[in-house]
Amino acid sequence: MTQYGGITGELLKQFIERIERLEQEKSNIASDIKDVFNEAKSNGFDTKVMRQVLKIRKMNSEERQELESLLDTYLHALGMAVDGGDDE
Amino acid sequence: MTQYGGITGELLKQFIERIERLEQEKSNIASDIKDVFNEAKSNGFDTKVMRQVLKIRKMNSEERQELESLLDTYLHALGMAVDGGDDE
Amino acid sequence: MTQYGGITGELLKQFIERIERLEQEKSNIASDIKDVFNEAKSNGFDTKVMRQVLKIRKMNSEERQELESLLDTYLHALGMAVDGGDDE
Amino acid sequence: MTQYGGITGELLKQFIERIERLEQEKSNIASDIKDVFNEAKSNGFDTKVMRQVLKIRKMNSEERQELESLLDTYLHALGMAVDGGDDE
DNA sequence: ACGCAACGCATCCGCC
DNA sequence: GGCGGATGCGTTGCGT
Repeated sequence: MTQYGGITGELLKQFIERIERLEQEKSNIASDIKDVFNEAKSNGFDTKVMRQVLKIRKMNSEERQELESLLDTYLHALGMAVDGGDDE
Repeated sequence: MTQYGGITGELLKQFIERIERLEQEKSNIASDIKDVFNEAKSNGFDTKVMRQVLKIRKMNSEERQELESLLDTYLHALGMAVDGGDDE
Repeated sequence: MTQYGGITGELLKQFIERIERLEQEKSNIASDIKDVFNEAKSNGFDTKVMRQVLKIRKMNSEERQELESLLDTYLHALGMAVDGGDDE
Repeated sequence: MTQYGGITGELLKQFIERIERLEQEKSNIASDIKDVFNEAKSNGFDTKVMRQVLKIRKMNSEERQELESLLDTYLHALGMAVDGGDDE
């Protein structure tokens, strides 16, 4: 008889807690970002403009990622795929 | 007058890059969370249930926070009325 | 091909106007809520406390909903899984 | 000693419940709006475009309202305020 | 003027 | 693979 509330429950609990831990970290970082914006504001910068700048830079980087992704597709198609392509 | 393109520009650049770094970290964590869900799914767990469980647990903790905050508000209100307490 | 400016345009117009009407009603109600807060304030109540109370009450009811939903999910899952072993 | 939990508590309760009732209505209307959008979508309309249309119409109406508001200010300043100024 | 909360928008995930 | 629903983000308006 498989014991629900036993190993299975324990495993589920571990998954739940891992996720909660990660979400906590994510939340902390979001808070850090907010702090940086406030610090920038204290230095006279307009956060709205900053967000625009970030958005533009991100779009550029996304375009680059599209290219990289396309390249990746080609490499796969050619049987030349590299693993560990996620550098940094 | 602050020189645009000088110290100010340098400072802005630093803020922008700090934020981008943090956003990258946040994104990585989001990815980790996704991985854990997939891992759980591989172990036969229903992600829908997991999400609901997480939501409920989160709501519980948020409610505690909110209750503490309410208590705090009460205390402040009473603090004003009691004596010449340390209002800010 | 449907004629723009004909029936289609008429239909669209009706949808738009229905939505505008509803948004107007929504706006009116928001205004009513504001009035009630002001009335309460006139009677010496602290709106901040009131907002917190409302929030907590809302969270309670949402949590009930969420728990019911979770139970529902469980029942579905069990309905699918119930063969011989109702251990647990 | 003023009786907390007496008339005051009763009054507060009434305010809270009135607000909750209104918020419920507001929520219902929001739901209705959603329904209309879905209905429009079923008829082949693009909801995103519809939102644009609504925004533009709203902006126009807001400009008109600015004028009306300004007029209202003038009338008040002149001691000529009219009630029921919401025509159309 | 500032922070906070509601709104609308975009993205993503699960379902069909 | 499209669609509807849910979550997170950014913006705006409100209250303080």
